[in-house]
Amino acid sequence: MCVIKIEMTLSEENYLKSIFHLEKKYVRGVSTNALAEEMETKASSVTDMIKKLSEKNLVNYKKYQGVKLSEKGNSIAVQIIRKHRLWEYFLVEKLDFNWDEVHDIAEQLEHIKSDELIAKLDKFLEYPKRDPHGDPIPDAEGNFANLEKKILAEFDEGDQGICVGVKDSSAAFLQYLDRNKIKLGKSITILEKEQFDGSMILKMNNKELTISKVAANNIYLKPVALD
Amino acid sequence: MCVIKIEMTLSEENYLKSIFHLEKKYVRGVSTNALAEEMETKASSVTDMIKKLSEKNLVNYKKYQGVKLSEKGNSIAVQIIRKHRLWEYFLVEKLDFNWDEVHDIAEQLEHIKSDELIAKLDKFLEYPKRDPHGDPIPDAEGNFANLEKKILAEFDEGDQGICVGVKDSSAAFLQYLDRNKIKLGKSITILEKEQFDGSMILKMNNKELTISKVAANNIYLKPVALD
DNA sequence: TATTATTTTTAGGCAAATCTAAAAATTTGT
DNA sequence: ACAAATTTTTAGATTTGCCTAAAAATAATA
Repeated sequence: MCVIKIEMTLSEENYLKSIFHLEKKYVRGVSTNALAEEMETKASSVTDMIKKLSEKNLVNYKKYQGVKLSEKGNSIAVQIIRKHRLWEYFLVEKLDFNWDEVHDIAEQLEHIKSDELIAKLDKFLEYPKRDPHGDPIPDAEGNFANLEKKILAEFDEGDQGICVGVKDSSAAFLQYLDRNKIKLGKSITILEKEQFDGSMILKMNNKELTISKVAANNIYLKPVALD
Repeated sequence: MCVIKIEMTLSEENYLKSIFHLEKKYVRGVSTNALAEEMETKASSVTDMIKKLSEKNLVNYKKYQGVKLSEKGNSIAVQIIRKHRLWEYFLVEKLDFNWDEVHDIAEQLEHIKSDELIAKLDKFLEYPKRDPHGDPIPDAEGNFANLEKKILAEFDEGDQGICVGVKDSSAAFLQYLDRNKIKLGKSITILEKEQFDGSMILKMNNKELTISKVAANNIYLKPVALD
């Protein structure tokens, strides 16, 4: 357990975070262009930063081969994500923000430097396991709780589940969910699946609701075993 | 009421805040050197920054004459101080920090950009009027509550007051106060004032306590009218 | 008041993070 | 496989905030 603190600039932290997220999609290495798009900057700037992160041993990099996070880089990225999600939870649960309003503010708060602060915030919030969008909040050691969840579109007629998260966190989608009263924790039963366009008729709050395949592809349910 | 938002860098915000505080002491204009010392930087750097702030009309500046905040600069500085003190209150009251531990973290949090965040934080904290050190928290319009307070050393024998603040917020002094159980809100009666060295014997919590003149010069009491 | 001493400003540079333009490496298509 | 297209890197500038060293202005003092 080395607890060597590394001086990180805001920009370096944001790069690590972006690489972390892109690694899910680009398992064999994140390309310069993909990272440039994510960071809304130019490929040449990315190359510069990657070299810097590589010198600090936070990423593994070989020219023209893309980047991967090193173990150290990964654990820093996870801590930033932990901070981001804890702050999101705080903003929604304590300050009464809507779930579509918190991202930009959490984006700033995640860079506040104080381990003590995060430990105390976590305690104050009573160690939440998921952020307001249902994404898991890693613990202080960087472990993500393994939260069972499946995309709503993959459920079959008659299945039942609890809404535990969303895949798309855009304000537009979150507001669509609000209008249809779809919230985390809600129990949902699949009544019908339309072959033609993949839309689904659900039962929720004892009412019927039809949603498109696009929407169903962006909602996570935890399956409920029906015996 | 113009609500023109000005892009401010972290450094610019810190300069405005420092000028605000130094203006209390240097009423006829804050000198370059005084500001350099406060900002822990060099006079030449201060000159550079002052020129920049002056171009933005946030300070009034004439070469070799020191700076004063403009109206706009003042109101920005006050908003930063509002944020700083609200966050300090949050850290102590909600996250259970000690009052000597919060300054550095609040120093970071005060730069988070979101009016909505501060409005909601203020509400969540139930509109506190003072920070943990007894300093007034300006409201959203920038008005400081006029809190009556006098330096403990200026009280006379027989006087009584409520501890409402400290002048020195250093960790060393705050920890000294903790050791002697002196907290905001405590009722204090002056039993004796020693002519020789200015030390005072106080009654607090129904116990007697002797403090030095140095300490008494850094504690604020709100006088209690004794009829 | 003339001469020091101090303060403040200017001039020129540096590091971080970005950019544009051009060169080099890799990938694709026929 | 080899030319064309794409991706990635290099080279050279720019901006922000800071620095040192030296010059200019102001203040202090004999």
